[in-house]
Amino acid sequence: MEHDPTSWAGHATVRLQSAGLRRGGARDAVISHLAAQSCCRSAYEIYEGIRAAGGTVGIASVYRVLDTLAELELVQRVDVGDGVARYEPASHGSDHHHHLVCDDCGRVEPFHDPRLERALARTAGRLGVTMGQHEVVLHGACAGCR
Amino acid sequence: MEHDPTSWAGHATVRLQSAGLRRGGARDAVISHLAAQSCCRSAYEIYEGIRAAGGTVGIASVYRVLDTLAELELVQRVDVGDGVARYEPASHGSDHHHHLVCDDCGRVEPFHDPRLERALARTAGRLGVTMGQHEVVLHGACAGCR
DNA sequence: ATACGTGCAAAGTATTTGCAAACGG
DNA sequence: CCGTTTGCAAATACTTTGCACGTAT
Repeated sequence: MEHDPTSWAGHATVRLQSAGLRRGGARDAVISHLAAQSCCRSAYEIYEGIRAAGGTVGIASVYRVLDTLAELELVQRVDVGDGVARYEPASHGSDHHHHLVCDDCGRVEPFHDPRLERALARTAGRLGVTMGQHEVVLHGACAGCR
Repeated sequence: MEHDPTSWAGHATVRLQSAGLRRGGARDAVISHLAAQSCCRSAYEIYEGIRAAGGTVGIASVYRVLDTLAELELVQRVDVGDGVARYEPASHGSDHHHHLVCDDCGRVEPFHDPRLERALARTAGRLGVTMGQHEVVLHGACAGCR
């Protein structure tokens, strides 16, 4: 999967390489861990996830890798308002989504809405900016808390 | 203006009172400072702004007031991705807006788009949630950096 | 071989909390 | 009066940085 450029992990690996960066254990571990998640994760969750799977990483390296990936727009940083930064693979295919946050329990759920996406693209056009990274966070009560 | 319920500051003051909370110097100062801003401000900016105007507040009180205001949805917390939480009066009238962030210089510019707002409302409807607080952040290069 | 990547520990920021004094209703 | 609010200082949470060593190219 690391060499399949249609997967996000493969795409990211190739992109990093072509940016003149070297590979390393922490980087590979973070990429493959993120690739396996269904939604955004905090640096600490990634760190713990990798350790739980038997890997060895330092939390500092997780932050450094995320920073590098964010600079190349390979990950999207997500802020849901609780002071913890989360990250997820930047859309590379059809799994682009946004977030619904429950104000009671703090649960974060992803949602996908092509119509909203088109509306955002039109908004960017009206503002005269190229549509780049973007983030929509809706707050409300989740199914469990209602 | 504190007693004009059509202004945000007046609305907030009344709302706090009806929630059984008392007034205090820090609270009034934060509210009137926020009411005078055109876009979101960090806790520290609010703290400095009040001090610069001759007021006396502790940064802790600024955080506590913002927390209280956020709980009553009187302010909207804005996260633009730089690790600093910003706050602005929650829409109470037609000044509702979202944010465009320049990835080069970090400048945050507000924008208003009724069509995007309607699209968000329709999205919330499709998801089966009531449209509450929400936030849209678009990243790109601002006029100065392009 | 040589610079980049990594892990650990220490340092930085942003934000929260404990507490005694000031204050509102 | 009594409980809330406040300011200060100390504590915490999250993230970044310094440094010596490992490792990819």
